[in-house]
Amino acid sequence: MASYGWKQHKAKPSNKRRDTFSKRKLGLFNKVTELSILCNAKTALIITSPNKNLHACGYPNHDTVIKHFFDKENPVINTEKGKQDEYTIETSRLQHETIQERLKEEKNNLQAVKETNNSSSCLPSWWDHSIDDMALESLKQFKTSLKKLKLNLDASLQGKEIHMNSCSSSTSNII
Amino acid sequence: MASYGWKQHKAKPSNKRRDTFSKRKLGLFNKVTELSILCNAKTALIITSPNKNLHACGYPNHDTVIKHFFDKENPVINTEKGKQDEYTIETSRLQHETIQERLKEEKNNLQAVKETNNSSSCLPSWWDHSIDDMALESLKQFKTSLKKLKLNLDASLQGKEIHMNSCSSSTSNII
DNA sequence: AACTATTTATAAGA
DNA sequence: TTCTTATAAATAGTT
Repeated sequence: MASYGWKQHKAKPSNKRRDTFSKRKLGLFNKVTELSILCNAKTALIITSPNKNLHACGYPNHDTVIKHFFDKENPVINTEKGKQDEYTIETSRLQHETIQERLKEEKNNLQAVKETNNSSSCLPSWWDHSIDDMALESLKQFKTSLKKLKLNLDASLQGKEIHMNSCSSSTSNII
Repeated sequence: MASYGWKQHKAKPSNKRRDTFSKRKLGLFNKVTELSILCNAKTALIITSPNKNLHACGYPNHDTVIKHFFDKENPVINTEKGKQDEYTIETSRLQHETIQERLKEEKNNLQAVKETNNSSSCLPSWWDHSIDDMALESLKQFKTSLKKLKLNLDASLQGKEIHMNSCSSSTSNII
């Protein structure tokens, strides 16, 4: 009972390839979802891992997209579900665009203030600069924290043999 | 004939979203292929663009992977084609690892030479340094140029309505 | 799992 | 469309 092989001594073979697989799979799932939201595209990604497990994700719904791939006369948009999905995607995309625009505005403000300070070297007004920096930074942090929240939620679903990143999930908001 | 609308004046509405779609689709296809080769995984990615066109890529073969998704009792590896694919993937992965290792060696050499030069400040031997830099740089450029070749080949296939990035294609070598 | 150094992807502009 | 470049994001290596 005490010498049945390496499995009793190393539970994890510390497989670099397996780590890479997990990290990249998560990254791909996120990128695929982003493409859907940003560009209003339907996507499905299937991955069979080295140990023969199946992983799938799709937006708005991987099954619908895969079936459509085999039945090209029946576009996803024509179903009732398809129309709901359209709406959900559009909403997410608008949210994203709104935040992008605010970020851009903040950057422009910051730039303008800096240039003003440079040209009229009287009244350095370091506090203006500082406040604008903070506004931009806090907005970025807001964006980053939302992204991390999404990543964490995605990660918590990884345990399932087949991971489905469907439209209705709260993990589907990029930002 | 001269005033049928904007289409005659602007052939391209300069759609930012469409540009983003193309760029990201290409990026995703490459990342999916990389995951397959690096981690010995089977993949399939389906994308329906906003204008309802189908795009698909997979490694070693998107159709096989998708069918396997529906018929989980018939793993791709058990077919003759599956075994060929196994071999192709393993070969690509080994090629990649070989080049990665050479790059690492070159970096270590360069680092060692730099440290030696720092500790014994006599005999600066700037030419040694220079030669090692060049070796590392040329290796990196080799890698980069191979990657660009792949990207170019992929891009030249984009015109097809359904883009299939299959195993037998010469565009499937990452590096 | 979290962190950082580095590489890679990509948005914007030409 | 392709190329360039500045910036943002992904990830390999490490703890």
